Amino acid sequence: MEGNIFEKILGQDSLFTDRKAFDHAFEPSRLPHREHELDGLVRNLVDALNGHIPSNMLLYGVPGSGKTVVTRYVLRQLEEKGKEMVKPVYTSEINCRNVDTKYRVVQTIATQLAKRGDSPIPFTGWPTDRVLETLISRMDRAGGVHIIVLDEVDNLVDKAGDALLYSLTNLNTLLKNSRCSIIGISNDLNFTQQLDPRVSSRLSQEDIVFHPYIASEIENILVERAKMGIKEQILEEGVINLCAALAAQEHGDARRALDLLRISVQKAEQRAQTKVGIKHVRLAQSQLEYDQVTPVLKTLPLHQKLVLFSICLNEENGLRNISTGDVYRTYVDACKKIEIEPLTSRRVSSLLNELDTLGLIMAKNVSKGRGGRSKQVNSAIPKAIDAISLMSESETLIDEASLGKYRLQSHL
DNA sequence: TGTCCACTGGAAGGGAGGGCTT
DNA sequence: AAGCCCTCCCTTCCAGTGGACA
Repeated sequence: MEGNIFEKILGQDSLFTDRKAFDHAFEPSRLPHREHELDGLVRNLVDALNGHIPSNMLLYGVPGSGKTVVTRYVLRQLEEKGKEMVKPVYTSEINCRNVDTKYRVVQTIATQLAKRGDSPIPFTGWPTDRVLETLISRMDRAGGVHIIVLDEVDNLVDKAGDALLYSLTNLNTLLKNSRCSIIGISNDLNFTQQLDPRVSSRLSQEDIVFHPYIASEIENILVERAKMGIKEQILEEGVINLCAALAAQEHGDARRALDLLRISVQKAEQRAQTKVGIKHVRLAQSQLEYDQVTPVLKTLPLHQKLVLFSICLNEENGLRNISTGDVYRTYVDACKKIEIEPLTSRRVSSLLNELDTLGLIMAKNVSKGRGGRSKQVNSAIPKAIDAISLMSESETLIDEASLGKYRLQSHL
């Protein structure tokens, strides 16, 4: 054995010229097919440059429809232009998936506005009101217009309720020397229904809906990024096409399309091939599916796992479109085998709905006349994934043996 | 036309557990 | 430690329902 083990791979010619072009955080210089949405944001935010308060906004759209990237793009330009004006513009962006309590959101914004000599606000410990007061005084000290972006704001409301949004949309009545406007970004179109009507009317003074990209639009985006990020001439005919089509099926998610293309190229690279073909895209597709489903499956609560397990088991035995009753009976059996108390059918019916929302099963209500009304349930987990062993593998309460045994018996 | 099946899904309430105040 | 409140998960109860069939 000679040489360093990294050398072989390190020296290998990469098919990428710039991986960053496929990064989720990458900010392109052009945003094709989002002109309309961009325009909406610009028309509203231009008020900030005139020293007026822009309306609060809510941006809606499926994941990967460009909400965050468009907002960032507009805000960068706004800040730049703001430097030339008398009244400065400050922006802060918070991702509410990571920062998901009232305290932490306010603390984060206030910390961004800190100046040298300000005493730091602790991560925890202060009453939330005091943090809010600090934020207000810092905003006033800075003056101008503050734009606060709350990305994935539906997360925040799920976990912390609308108290924060109430305070934030109320800031302008407390600020003396500055103004503030809120931009909420949400994947969920019905998100405002969870809010207090007073909050929702103040927050969604102006709504912009980001429509999902259609396949041809995704194609354009991919072509552009491919030019930036990967070598010329290595993509075989139809690769971009397929990536775009697959992502368009997934509700027009451009991010997914970029992931697909990136992983396809990686797959080719790993195999030391110089061309990326359709088969690499297929590989990438199943890799993505696997990565998406596995963590969800593994972290499902016990009873939800058992319900899903019952569905998968029936399907393994060739039964599709099974009814709630069938699922429940299998589920009760499974519970007995591993000696735990089954939940009621009412509860299981709710669990089925939850699994449906998670996208792990497909359920639809059907009536079979005298046969009664029920749900038709099918697993939505890609066939390539062995859901049953994934579920038992991670479950300490049901040890693999008991599930395995049951599986064996039901096959006989 | 009415019946009736096998559920669905809303409403209300119990109780365990976590966090906060006293 | 005690008391309180809130949230989550779950149960119980039950009215409501789409459509095949008598």
